Amino acid sequence: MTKTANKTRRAQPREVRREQLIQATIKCIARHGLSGVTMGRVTREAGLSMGIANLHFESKEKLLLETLKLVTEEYAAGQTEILTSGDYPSTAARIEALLAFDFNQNVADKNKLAVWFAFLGEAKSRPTYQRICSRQDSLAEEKITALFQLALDEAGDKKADAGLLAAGYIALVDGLWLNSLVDPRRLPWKKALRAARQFLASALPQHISLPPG
Amino acid sequence: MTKTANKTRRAQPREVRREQLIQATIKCIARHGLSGVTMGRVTREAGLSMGIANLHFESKEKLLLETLKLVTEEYAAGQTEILTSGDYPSTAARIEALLAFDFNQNVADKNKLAVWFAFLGEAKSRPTYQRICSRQDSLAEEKITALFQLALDEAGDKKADAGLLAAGYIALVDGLWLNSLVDPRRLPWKKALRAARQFLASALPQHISLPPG
DNA sequence: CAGCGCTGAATGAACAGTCATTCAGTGGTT
DNA sequence: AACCACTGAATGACTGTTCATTCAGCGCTG
Repeated sequence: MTKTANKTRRAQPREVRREQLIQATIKCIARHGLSGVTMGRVTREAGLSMGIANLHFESKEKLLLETLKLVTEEYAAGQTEILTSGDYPSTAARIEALLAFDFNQNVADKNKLAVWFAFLGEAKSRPTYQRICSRQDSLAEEKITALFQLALDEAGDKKADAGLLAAGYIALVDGLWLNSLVDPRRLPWKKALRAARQFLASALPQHISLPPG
Repeated sequence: MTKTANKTRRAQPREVRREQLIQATIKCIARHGLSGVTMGRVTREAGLSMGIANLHFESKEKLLLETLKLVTEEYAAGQTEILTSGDYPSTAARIEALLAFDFNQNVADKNKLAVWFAFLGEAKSRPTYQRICSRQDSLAEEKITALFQLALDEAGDKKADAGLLAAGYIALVDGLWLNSLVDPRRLPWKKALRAARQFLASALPQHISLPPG
């Protein structure tokens, strides 16, 4: 009969709780680093009790894996959309869309990038992380290679190698994200985008031009 | 074999022990990830007793910081040598040297890269790591910008921006290292080098040519 | 044999995971 | 509509474990 008023405890469907906990995990990783994530911090961030994370995910490890998976798949889905959609009028437009996507603040959200790089830092020694990170990357690389090959063909460029260009673009985006994340003052977001654009402009001058727009 | 085996434990000067422990730490980070590093593992790897790491470094945190510092400074020293030495006959030769340096297996040793990225993954939430990683990077970026500016001037290129080119090159190298480390099968070392060369060849065609050599 | 570099068992703090208990919500009964 | 019985989601004190750090003593070495 006592009023437990201020904290109404309400049952929620499994999926709602899981989502809540994953979002809290993303914030915790961004704020404290992967090694600073504890079950206590995650559940406090979510405004729930200690035990609940183990109720909905079996263990801390599984919660972390689900978090990585969510971030990875979200990115891959958006990228695949651009690379396979039939809606682009030209190769140039598709490449522009890819660039805009990679430097869209909603996609490349600071917290999610922090999650991504936190896991990559540990990936070398954790095959499970490695697998999740690599899985869709291979597929993406193939598609980007095909896209750049098309552009090179259209331009009549017989010297440049599309595979190297794709590997370079992917690595460049990773590197720009990373540098921008670690020290945003040295590499502001806008400068990162312009650096990527200049890369594409010098490799594919007939498709991408220097001044944005 | 004596009682404590053929590895006779002998008193060593402070610097020798510190170096030994840092090398062991590098191996442990590469093998187990930053979160998998324990004092027990480090000292076992070094063939010494548990307490010794706290004797020569005050704490685990300080041992890790010294390790990061060593790796960072080693790289910065080599790079600075190339960027400031008077020994290069041409701008092109200096750029070639920079490229060769960045993809020299001894410099970009797998274990040291693993250390570098392990710390970067945590850097966003640890100002101390961030400072160490960024410190010399700013200086390097300035020097690389100057080098590329010189090359652009020599080529009469008035469109490309040397600052963006430098930021791009630095990010590209980071990204290629990272991708190659996480999944060497998808991005073998040689392919990474060729991707970097193609980047420079397309931005500075008069200085760097496509076929290696 | 004195002093110093080193050892490793001991200590306590932090943490993941468990589980007995609580209670909001639901459906059945009158 | 009011009451009650029941369910299982949610809680948080508790447990066992892992790990950094300490320190009393050991054995080289000069």
